Amino acid sequence: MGRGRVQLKRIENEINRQVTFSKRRSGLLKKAHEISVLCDAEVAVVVFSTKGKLYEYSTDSSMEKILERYRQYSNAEKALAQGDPWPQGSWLHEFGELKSKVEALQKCQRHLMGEQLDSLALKELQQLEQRLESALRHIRSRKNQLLFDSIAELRRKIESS
Amino acid sequence: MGRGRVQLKRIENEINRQVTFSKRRSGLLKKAHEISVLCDAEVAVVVFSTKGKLYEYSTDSSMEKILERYRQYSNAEKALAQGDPWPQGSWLHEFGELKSKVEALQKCQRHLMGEQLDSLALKELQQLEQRLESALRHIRSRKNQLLFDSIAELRRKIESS
DNA sequence: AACTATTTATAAGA
DNA sequence: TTCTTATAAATAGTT
Repeated sequence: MGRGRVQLKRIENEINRQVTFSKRRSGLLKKAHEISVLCDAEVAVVVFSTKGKLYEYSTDSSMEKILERYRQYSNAEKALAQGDPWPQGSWLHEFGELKSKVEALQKCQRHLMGEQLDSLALKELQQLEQRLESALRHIRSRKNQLLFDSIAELRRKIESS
Repeated sequence: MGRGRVQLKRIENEINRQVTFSKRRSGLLKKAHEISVLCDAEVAVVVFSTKGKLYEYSTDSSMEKILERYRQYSNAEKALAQGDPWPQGSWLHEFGELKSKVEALQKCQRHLMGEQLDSLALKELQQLEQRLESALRHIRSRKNQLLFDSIAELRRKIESS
């Protein structure tokens, strides 16, 4: 739908990605509205941008109702057992949990980057090393695949020109 | 998008409506997938047909995660709108920032562990590889030091016995 | 934010 | 339902 074909993979250029996001987002929400009206269906769409901004559409603006229906439908078994996802008065608690989550993640990440190793025991270092070796293998494998892909694509372009 | 223009109102003929529903449903889910991949966004789509049948799409099949994220957002907005007893404007902002921070960290961490590499470009993979190589060097160096230390300590114990 | 050349989606027909 | 095809819509790249 445009001047060039588009491959189904992340758009690398950030500006382009953002522009495309904006265009396609409105397209998606429009289509959601259309099928909802034309076909008398209940539709809910939720989109979070990379940066975490929320966009949504819901038939008759009753997002909560639709999500509730979804929850009942999709896991009727589990739904009952679940407590309130957001106990009213405990924002502070939630906030605190998030903060410690961030800290734990940051610590783990530093280790993965080979920093702050003093606090680790030999055994932990060993595990870390193995994890990184495994990660490197995956990364190199993926890199190779990309390289092969781009070579193949170049070949196609050359042959078709 | 077809042989005739279409008015945005419920299709009265039931057969037509069902056919259109089927076509547009797959179109909608496809577009949801596309924007999700192309623009690196989190997308959830829920559709109930008139008859109550459920169709859905969600980025990485993590519908629950996305809906939970949505609930948190909308709850926060509601609470804020009700003038909840809390440092008003800044709280929502901080909470949102923390949330996206967690997500960013988790994403980065997955990359460091060699997971979900599909969204990375060649250049990014290259950088990642170098980071991990550097991390591995640090870790091995630290490991060696620990090993030498413990050997030295063992020697001391033996000699003093 | 507008403009188009193209690609996609899809309404109608088979 | 599925396929085909003419046409409407969406949108990628450009200005």
